[in-house]
Amino acid sequence: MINDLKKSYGHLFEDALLDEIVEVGTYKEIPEGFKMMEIGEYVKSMPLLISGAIKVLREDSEGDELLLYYLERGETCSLTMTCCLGQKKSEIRAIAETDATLIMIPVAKMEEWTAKYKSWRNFVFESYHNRINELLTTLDSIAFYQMDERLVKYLKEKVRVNDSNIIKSTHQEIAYDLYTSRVVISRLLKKLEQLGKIELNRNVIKIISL
Amino acid sequence: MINDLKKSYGHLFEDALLDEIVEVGTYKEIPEGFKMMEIGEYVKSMPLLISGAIKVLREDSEGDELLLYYLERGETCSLTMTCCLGQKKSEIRAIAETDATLIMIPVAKMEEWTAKYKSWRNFVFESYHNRINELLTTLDSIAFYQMDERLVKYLKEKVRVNDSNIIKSTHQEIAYDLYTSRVVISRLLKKLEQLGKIELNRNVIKIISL
DNA sequence: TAACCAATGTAACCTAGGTTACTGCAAAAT
DNA sequence: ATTTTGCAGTAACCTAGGTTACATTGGTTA
Repeated sequence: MINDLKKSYGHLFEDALLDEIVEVGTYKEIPEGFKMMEIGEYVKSMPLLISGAIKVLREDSEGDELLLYYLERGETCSLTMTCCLGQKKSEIRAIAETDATLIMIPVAKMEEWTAKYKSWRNFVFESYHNRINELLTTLDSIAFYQMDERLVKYLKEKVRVNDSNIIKSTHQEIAYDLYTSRVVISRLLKKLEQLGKIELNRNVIKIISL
Repeated sequence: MINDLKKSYGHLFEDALLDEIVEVGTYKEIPEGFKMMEIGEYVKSMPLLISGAIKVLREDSEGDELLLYYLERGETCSLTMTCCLGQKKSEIRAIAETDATLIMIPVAKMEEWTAKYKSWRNFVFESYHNRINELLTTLDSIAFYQMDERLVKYLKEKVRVNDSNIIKSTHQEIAYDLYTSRVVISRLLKKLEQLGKIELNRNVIKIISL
């Protein structure tokens, strides 16, 4: 655990803090598809992501979803942070996009470290900054871009996060993430295929060049 | 200044912190329409809002705007906070919606107080939480609601923020805030008038009941 | 008063993308 | 081998809302 931790966070945290994290944190491995957080739930500890990726979703009144962003190595969920500290309910759902490993930190320590370690404060503020910027980027996509552009962005992001140009998703799954219908996604994917940018097969999309 | 400060923040901050704020903060009065922050600018101090309201906007690549949310008494701009601390450029534009008064805090103190005062830490985290929730609400509006519903929400919010059921805006101004065209807004407002929910006059909308 | 200008009303039109319905297929289950 | 099930392709259709164009109206300025 200590090695994984140093690889992802060693450059961010001072040694004393790293020691404390090893002491009070619990190491967890979670499988792809595992639901880590649900809307309306209270959260009692905060995750530091060591490997893998977590997708963060928002839900409408009908239960349909919209992908907000992915969390990756070296990141944490700022939304969780405030939930912990303020005893608030979660506003989002979080699901493991890939197998992932992480370290869970109990709430009490977070508050303590914020007073004690400058590097922790920087990390926390930096996280907020990054999360807010991700939210703004997502908002830009939805407000300013059309579906064909949003789809291309989505595919690029998926390639990056999964580190593979083979995307194993159904059209329906993509439609959920982009908050639209399957037919629309099939239509737009077909166009991309005709342009030679992707190849379509059952359950699989191969990205050629976007 | 000390009285205004206590009225808005007295219940949040311990006395020692209030004293420090009075000591290092500078009191400012700004007129309606004043641009407080521009996209791409660096920020060197953080505002605590005493009275009035600030509108926070996002811009697309063409320069067209979208209203994100309003800041009100007792609030601060979390986006500014991270900009200050991380020496980052602003991602948003902020404009005084009404005449406003505020206290500006130099960056250096913010970092110091985060270590020193628990009440300041709580305030900062609470601010982030509120801002993120506002962003999520805005995102919901855009992703999940149609323009007629967004317009009604907008009018309600405007009534609340300006504390008046007379809205002094042109249709064009509303269209800018909602990132749509003037014709669409005129169309929808006319429908609301026909339903007896509002009254339309040049430059003025009177809200009856929404 | 006449000329002007910004705000609004409205019609006609267009397009992205949401909806419904049905097809063919591949893979899994029996 | 046959049935079942889920995925993808596609056509036909519909609607919200964006676009263009022009008329009207009220306030402002010459």
